Amino acid sequence: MNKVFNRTLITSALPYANGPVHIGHLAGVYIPADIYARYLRLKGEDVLFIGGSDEHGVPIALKAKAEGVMPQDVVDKFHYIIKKSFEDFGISFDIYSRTTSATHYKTASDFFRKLYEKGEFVEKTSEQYYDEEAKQFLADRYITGKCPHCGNERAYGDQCESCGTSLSPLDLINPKSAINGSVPVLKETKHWYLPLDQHEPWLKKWILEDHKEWKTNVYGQCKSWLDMGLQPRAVSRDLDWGVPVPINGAEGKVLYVWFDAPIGYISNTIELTDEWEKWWKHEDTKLVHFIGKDNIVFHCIVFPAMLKAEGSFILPENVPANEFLNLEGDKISTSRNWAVWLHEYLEDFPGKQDVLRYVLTANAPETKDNDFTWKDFQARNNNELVAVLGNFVNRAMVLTHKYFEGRIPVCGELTDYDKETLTEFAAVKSELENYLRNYRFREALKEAMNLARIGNKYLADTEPWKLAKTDMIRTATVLNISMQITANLAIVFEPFLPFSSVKIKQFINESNLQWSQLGQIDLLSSGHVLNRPELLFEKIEDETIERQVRKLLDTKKANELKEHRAKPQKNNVVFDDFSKLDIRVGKVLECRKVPKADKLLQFKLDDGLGGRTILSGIAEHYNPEDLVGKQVCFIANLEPRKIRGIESQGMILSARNTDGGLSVVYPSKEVLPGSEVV
RNA sequence: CGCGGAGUGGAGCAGUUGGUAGCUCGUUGGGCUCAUAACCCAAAGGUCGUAAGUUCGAGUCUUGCCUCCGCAACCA
Repeated sequence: MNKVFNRTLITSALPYANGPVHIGHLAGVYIPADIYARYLRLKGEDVLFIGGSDEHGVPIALKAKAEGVMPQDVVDKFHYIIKKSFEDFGISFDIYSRTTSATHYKTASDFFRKLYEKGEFVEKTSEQYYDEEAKQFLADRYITGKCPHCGNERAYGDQCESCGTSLSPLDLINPKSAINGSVPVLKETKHWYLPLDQHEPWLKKWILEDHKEWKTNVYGQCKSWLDMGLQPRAVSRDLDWGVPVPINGAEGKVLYVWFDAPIGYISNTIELTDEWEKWWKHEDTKLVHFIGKDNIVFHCIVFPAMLKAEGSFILPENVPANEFLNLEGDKISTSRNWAVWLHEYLEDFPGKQDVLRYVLTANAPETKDNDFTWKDFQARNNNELVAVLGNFVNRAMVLTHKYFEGRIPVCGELTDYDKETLTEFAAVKSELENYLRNYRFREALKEAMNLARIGNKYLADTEPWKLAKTDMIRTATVLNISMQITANLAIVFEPFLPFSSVKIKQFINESNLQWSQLGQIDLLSSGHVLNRPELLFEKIEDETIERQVRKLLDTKKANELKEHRAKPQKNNVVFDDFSKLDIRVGKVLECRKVPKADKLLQFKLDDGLGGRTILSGIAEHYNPEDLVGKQVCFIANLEPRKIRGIESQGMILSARNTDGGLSVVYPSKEVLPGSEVV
């Protein structure tokens, strides 16, 4: 089915406003979206490119609390930092707004109310913890307690950060309110759910049959979810930071952030234009969501289900999700400060936005996770941008100034070789457009660079510096063509390297160039006066790169030290409680990995009592064979428990380092198996 | 047998509907000198993770296995 589209609505994932943006955001979402938007605009198509900050949710509410400020203060700070970073890098949003805007509150409320009135939600009542002092329910991270798995006293209601288990608040032992430390009580609360299971049939057809052209990572993940069967999803939360649920009897409840955020795309469009319905409700609009792989399910299944339930909206035509970008071999992490922040990059590399745009596009994680390294950054700058693109533009400009006083010379009769070059040029153009249409920006950029390569080859083959000694007419033709190629480069690089494109246009003194003119050789008429060129790109020295690598390692180290703080002491216990524990020394007889479990090691211990089996979650920190023969301490009288079908009769003691590493505790002298630890 | 992605010359990647493996960078040799020692040409370098199967013919289809990355599970 070949639909005809008359306009394109491009959205890019809303960054969460609890921190600045880094190269991963740019490479995965915003650069591809921007290239696409710029390309379509250059072609003269009707395009809107929508962005904004996602500003609700528990993590922001808690961050505010930790810093003693209001949630609004937190999002204000990061919204403007993020917004400025995008502006600085030339991400050409038609609007960059936020989910705390008045428009958004109204839009999201209306959206909810419409679904509510249509009966698209299912109501469910469940028991949740309630803080009687603060008079509010405790969602997710507002509740802490002892992790039932690892005993960490400060596990959150949704996850224990110590052992990584995801939890439900009801799992916590001795739950406490994160607001005031009081003991919460269970109380009934009502929530609304979007019954995704009821949407499954049409989703299956729509994705699995009608959108086989989606990227394999996107299609595959959707298929996986659909095959597993969809579950109803709560759309509301007991929280005070967010869009209030707009119906009676829902005091203290807000829209769950996943429901709230994608509506932000709509709100921001409404904020931008009164004609927003044309963009969201007309079948001849092509809706494209640019996102990272963490967002695939929301944009391909959940949000479409919301739109369908509402009834009057169109569905996305494509969701070109990218994988993740790593940094120097490690996962990018905001909390570990393992990132290249955009605002910091610009301080260190002022004016070099396009270099980063180039590197991130050329190395974009389109089909799998990729790695950003500073060495690669340097190599691509020096060997590709400087040597190929910058150099060609400079050669053509300098030669024209040298032989023709900076005026476009007259183009004489074309030789076969000239024609061949121009044919090749046209072929690259159609390849390039094909890639752009199919969201393959990495390949498209490569083709664009090939145009500059064709230029360099043309100069090398025609040798105008030699011709100038004998044949000025031919020289004029060669340089005319070289300058036409330069003008073409200004067009073709506009989506990828907008800042450099503007510079080239300044050099050639011609700003009115459209995509449709790409491939023409009469962009600059003879006699047209050129400006003096500057260098488009400059070499980046080893020293500069080394400084970045050092900076990265330093901040990492500094952060680890800063984060190293001994946890507060637990409450005192009486000796009697301690003596209830039976801690002993045992010798490891056997040790092996538990199949299909990443973290589990299975031990056979000589405990002096005939031996016992214990499982321990330290497989990521030890080779099994290294532990055989070692003496270890273990709790002997812990209630046995089955894990992965194997009964574990006790617990082996390990020290936990701040980096999460585990170190098994040994006795300092060898003792007999079964010796008590007192 | 939990789900998905990926395994192609030193590095990073293309390989569309199956027909004797390409690109960029790097390396080596040569050429040129207009250009930011940049550019151009040539060469070396791959049994396309592995085993089997379908086929006249498979990197490309089927199946088993191995490795890596996410997610899920696992952490007494």
